[in-house]
Amino acid sequence: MTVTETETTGASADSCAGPPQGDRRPDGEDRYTISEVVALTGLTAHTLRWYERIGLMPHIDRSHTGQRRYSNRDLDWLALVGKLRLTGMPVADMVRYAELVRSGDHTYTERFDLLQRTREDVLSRIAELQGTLAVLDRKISFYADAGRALASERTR
Amino acid sequence: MTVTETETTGASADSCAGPPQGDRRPDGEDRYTISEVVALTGLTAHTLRWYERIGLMPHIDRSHTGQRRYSNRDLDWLALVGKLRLTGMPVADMVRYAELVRSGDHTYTERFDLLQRTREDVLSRIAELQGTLAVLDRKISFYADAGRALASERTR
DNA sequence: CGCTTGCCTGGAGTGCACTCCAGCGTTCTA
DNA sequence: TAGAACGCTGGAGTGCACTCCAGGCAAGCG
Repeated sequence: MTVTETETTGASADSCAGPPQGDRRPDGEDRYTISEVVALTGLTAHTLRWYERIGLMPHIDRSHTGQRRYSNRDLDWLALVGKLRLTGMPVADMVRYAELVRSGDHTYTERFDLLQRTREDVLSRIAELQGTLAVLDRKISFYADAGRALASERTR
Repeated sequence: MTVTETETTGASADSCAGPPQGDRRPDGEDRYTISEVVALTGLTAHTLRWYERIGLMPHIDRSHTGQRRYSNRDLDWLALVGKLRLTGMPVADMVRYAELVRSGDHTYTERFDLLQRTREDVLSRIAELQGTLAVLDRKISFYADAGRALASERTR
């Protein structure tokens, strides 16, 4: 038994990286040009090619003339990458994760650990941001008070 | 009437950027060397000097031989900068804020707006991170399930 | 057929936020 | 009082994540 396909076919973990994010074609007709992927993801064509060069993407299918044709599965992967990027995860770490996925089943625990660590990072970053929010709120209310004081000053 | 001093003396908005963060000396004896500030803030001496060069710090007091001597107020400012940095605010924007503080009372509304915008940014970044967390949790439970499946496979 | 548009490649360039260096003066400790 | 440790400056270098460039192929259109 293997469960690798469920990871790489987009039928499971990788496919749940967000809402359908519209304008996809059904599987089977999913051969997007690079500019379509630009429109769907918000990344630039440069960045998409660069992701491929550094090993952050699997090898992308090509047309008979050598142009890239992205699949729905590639879009799923890009959606996950986008999410991981939001966490501040370095690109090198995402490449590492991509390598693990490529290497097959025996990397499951390693992937699990990496995700778990990332999860912890996200939690602590959220906590940091909430601390910052508290500071901002204090300063904002300070300025609001100061503004009122100056306003009442002017009307006196 | 002016309220600027309350902003710049550290008696108010700037001073509430966090807990006392220990080992400070009382006001009056607050002439920290750069290495003391390194220990207190976690920044490097290089970074502290660089912050000063780019206008992110007010002019720092000097000893008779030209060495920097930081005050408690400077530490307060650095604490705020640290918090703003956590939000992902670009250094250039923090420099802008520093300039506003230096320019005096008439920049109050501008500072207020800047802080408010930053607050909104922080809120949406928190939301983003929570979305990412949801994705991570789904993937993590996928791997946990897969791990269990593989384990029961081995014992069968 | 020529023209525009889209895509390809390897490699160089950019912007940000530091980070380090050389060369020198000052301060502390044994 | 010698040596280590600390600090100073201007300017160069680093690492990351893109971003752009030059030069060229291929497809679609009037």
